Amino acid sequence: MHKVRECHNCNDCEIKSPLFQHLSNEDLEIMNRERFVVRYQPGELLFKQGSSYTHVIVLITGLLKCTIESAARDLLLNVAKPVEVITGPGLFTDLKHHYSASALTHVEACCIPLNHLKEVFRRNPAFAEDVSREIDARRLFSFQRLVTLTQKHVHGRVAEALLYFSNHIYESQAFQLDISRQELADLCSVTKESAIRVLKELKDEGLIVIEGNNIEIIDYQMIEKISNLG
Amino acid sequence: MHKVRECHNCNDCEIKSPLFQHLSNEDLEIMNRERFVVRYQPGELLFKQGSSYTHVIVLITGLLKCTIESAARDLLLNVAKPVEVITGPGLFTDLKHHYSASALTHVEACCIPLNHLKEVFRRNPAFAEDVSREIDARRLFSFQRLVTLTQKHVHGRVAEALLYFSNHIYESQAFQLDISRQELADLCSVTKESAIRVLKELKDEGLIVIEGNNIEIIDYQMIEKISNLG
DNA sequence: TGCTTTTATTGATATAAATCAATAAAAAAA
DNA sequence: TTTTTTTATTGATTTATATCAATAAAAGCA
Repeated sequence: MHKVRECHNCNDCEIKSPLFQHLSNEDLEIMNRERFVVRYQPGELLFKQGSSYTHVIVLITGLLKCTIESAARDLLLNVAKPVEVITGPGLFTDLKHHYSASALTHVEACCIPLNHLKEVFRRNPAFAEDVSREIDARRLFSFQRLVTLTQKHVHGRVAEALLYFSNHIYESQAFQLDISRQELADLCSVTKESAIRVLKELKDEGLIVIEGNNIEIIDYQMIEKISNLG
Repeated sequence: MHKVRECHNCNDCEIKSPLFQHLSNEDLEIMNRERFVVRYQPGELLFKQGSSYTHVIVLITGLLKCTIESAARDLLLNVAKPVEVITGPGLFTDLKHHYSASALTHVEACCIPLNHLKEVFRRNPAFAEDVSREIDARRLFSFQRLVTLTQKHVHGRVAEALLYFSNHIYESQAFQLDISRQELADLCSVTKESAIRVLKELKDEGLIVIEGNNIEIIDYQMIEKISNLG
């Protein structure tokens, strides 16, 4: 069974996000007020696109997926892993979530009321700058997605997705995917059939090995090349 | 000829961006230090993707286009009009520009050194929050682009582009486009031939009137419907 | 355990949009 | 002005990817 973390005080927190690294004890005290931890089962929704943005979530354990939902089909924006502070758009504008987040695995999330985070934002300019840096970096990420999704062909997109999981999520050339084929397809903004076909081709060419959700990148250079050439 | 604005002091500035509305005289004094105005001819580059982010540009006069350049083809991210503070990604991260900006018309740009803007950011929490709001809103904009460009068909994208110009840039159902067909295509991430074909179809169906770069939206409802249904 | 439902895979076909190609119009230069 | 260059337009063709359809495998449930 999953071990429940003891998590009473932000000052003693061993898994503090880099974003909170430079906060004073007093700042952390503010963050700690009304903070709480929630555990989710795989598949469960942490927050839904369109709902009120009341807490900032820090992902402590597990993986979650962030999905922009639209009439036509879902777009899987990114996968988040610990320790990540989930700062979506809406945080400083309309206080609504603009994507949905749901658990891919068992997840522990630390929930900090937005007004406390903003209180620290106002009293600590260095933190304000860190938060801006965070938002800035995420905006940059969506720029990259924009280029990838508008300019690469299915092969390039799927190859890029494999590199994304290998480099950023699982940090290994062999990994067990926590998402379905459909979700992989949503990440690449293609149909699941197309995503599967590309996987099969990469497999047939000996560039990757697949068994169910276990994937190993064999020819990393080639996958990188396919990703880059689109 | 173009009248040159007298622009010596931010305190007296009549065309101040909402972003600077809540600054004290002292804050404005800081912004004003080493601030300068540059005029550009149509087609000229204000800054290039990959170059150093040294100044924040406030667009005072004219229109400019922001383009993400990539190996395959350009993606026209947005068109900016006065009075807009151009806050691209990189501002709080790597201090590089991540898109290129160039003048579509005659342009006057007010250039504020980044370190002065950041100085005010640090001393004035309300301004810091305003800046974050700005970045947040822009991130939201790129979310919308992401959805549009991945999910709408060419008809929907071109229709949306027409609404974009009508609602946000020219604020009229009739307008003279300051961009070429190729640039319109880059905005929609389609080929210019496809963009032209859609324009022709919309024209043939009597939904718009086109003569060269003069466009008038006749059946606004229908264009909106096409934009929404993709 | 077998039964049901969901997810994955593969093939055949359709289609949206790109590419290629040629001409026309407009803008810039001589 | 005429010439040259760039931009716009239209048609014919190709192609990448979606859609449709059918089966297989896996997962959840009785």
